[in-house]
Amino acid sequence: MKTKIAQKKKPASTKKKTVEKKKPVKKPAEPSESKIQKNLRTISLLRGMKDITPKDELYWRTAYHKAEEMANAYGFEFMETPALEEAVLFTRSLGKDTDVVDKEMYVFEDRDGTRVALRPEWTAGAVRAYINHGMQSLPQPVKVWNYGAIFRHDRPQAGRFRQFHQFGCETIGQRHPCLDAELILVAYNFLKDLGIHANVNINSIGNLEDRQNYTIELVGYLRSKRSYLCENCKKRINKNPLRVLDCKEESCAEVIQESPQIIEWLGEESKTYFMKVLECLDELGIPYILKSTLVRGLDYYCDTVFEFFEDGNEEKSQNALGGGGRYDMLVEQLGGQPTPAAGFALGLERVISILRAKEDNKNLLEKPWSKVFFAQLGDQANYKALKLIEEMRLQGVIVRHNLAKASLKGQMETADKLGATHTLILGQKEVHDGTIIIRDMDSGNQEIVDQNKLIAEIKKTIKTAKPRK
RNA sequence: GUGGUCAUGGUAUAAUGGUUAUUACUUCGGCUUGUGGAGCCGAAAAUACGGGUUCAAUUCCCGUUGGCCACCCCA
Repeated sequence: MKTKIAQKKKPASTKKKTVEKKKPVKKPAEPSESKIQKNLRTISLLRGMKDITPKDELYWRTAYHKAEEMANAYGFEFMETPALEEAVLFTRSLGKDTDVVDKEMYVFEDRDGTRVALRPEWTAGAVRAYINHGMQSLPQPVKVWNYGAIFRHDRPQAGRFRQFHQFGCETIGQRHPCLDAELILVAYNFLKDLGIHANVNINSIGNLEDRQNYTIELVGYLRSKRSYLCENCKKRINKNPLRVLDCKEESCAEVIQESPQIIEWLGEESKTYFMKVLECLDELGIPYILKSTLVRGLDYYCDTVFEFFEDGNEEKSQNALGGGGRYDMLVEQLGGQPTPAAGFALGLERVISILRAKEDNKNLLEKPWSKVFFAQLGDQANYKALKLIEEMRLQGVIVRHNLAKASLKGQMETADKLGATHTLILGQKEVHDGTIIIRDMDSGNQEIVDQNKLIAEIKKTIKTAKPRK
């Protein structure tokens, strides 16, 4: 505080100002010198980034667990591709004019001058790996799942981050309605298992030719209604007309209602294919909503496209839990043999935010340790405790403890705060006698047992223990 | 990328153009001898950053950064 006054007297010289102008714009202002000297300058989270703290750990672990379980149940194998890839991988697969590539992708030159990008989605990397590792000579289809961080430099908002997590599955190598349905099934069941009832929106956008023909028709139609459209959509007519269909403006909505439907422009093959996909879903009993305006933001999709929403929350923004579709042209586009494929991805942050809002979290995993606390008193007991805790661990009993704390009182408090049902107490006397005290935290009853019988005894109490609080 | 809104200890809050910036929770230590849930005492811990106005700024003004929200886009 006092040093500030001294600093203020310095007027900023004009020379300094010109130097400052050349600096990159986005640098946070440096704190005053006194703070740096006192080591007070804190490093904060980068914009749009989030820590996953122990507080939320259970949600994340549960989600991961379910993802793994579900993917494995349908024969998907885990595959993780790097977070960093050559930038062209994404520009070539997602499409240059898509927002994801155009405005949101983290692209930079690394130290070798290579144009690299942080993955803005999983699919392109999976396809790249499929080609690189010659997976076309594996039994087809190759089914892989992935889970991890995805990066998009968008403006952060509710349910939107720059680093977020996606769980996805890819089925590469074959084209069959059942495969599309299976992907939807995996995602649907993953959500269902977490207690989330999802709505499935589905559509078909046909093959490239169908889409081109349809687009010509659509552009013609939109031009005729141009004056009714919002400013944004007027621009979109030329740049990305399919996206007009997604516009939520009221005036646009009316125009969209009357617009030609893409389904009617599908070729025979695409049409029957789509029908079969729907039949599969009917067969599986998955409810779906045919949504003729669903197009998706990435260029590589063809035929089946779908999105997942939480039931009843479709109108909110940032509400899509995930989506996917077929991408039959992508493998070839990335230099592989012509190979059909399909996949989906779900945004974990959005899934978890629903989970967190839920009252009944019976689906949540539990902490890996028991509700038993180990307290020790005195130097000898301190060392002995270390050993006993380790022995218990080897027998599958994990106890909480704080060996750095000397006072028994303090340790009891900790045990209480951690919600321990039982506390083991080892003092000087017990070390000599080869015994240990088991204290019931609710009743306060204590039992002295032989250390040799401790593990058997504690296993028994854990089984019968009732949760506290 | 556009717009709105906000910024005080780890969390949640109070206050003021002028001494040591309030309170609660949390954390840590203690309230004599080896025992938690109550109480009491104590400690650590904050005005985002930069500039301006002023004798004086945490307070007023501007900028930056960041959070939140909406648009956009999507997961």
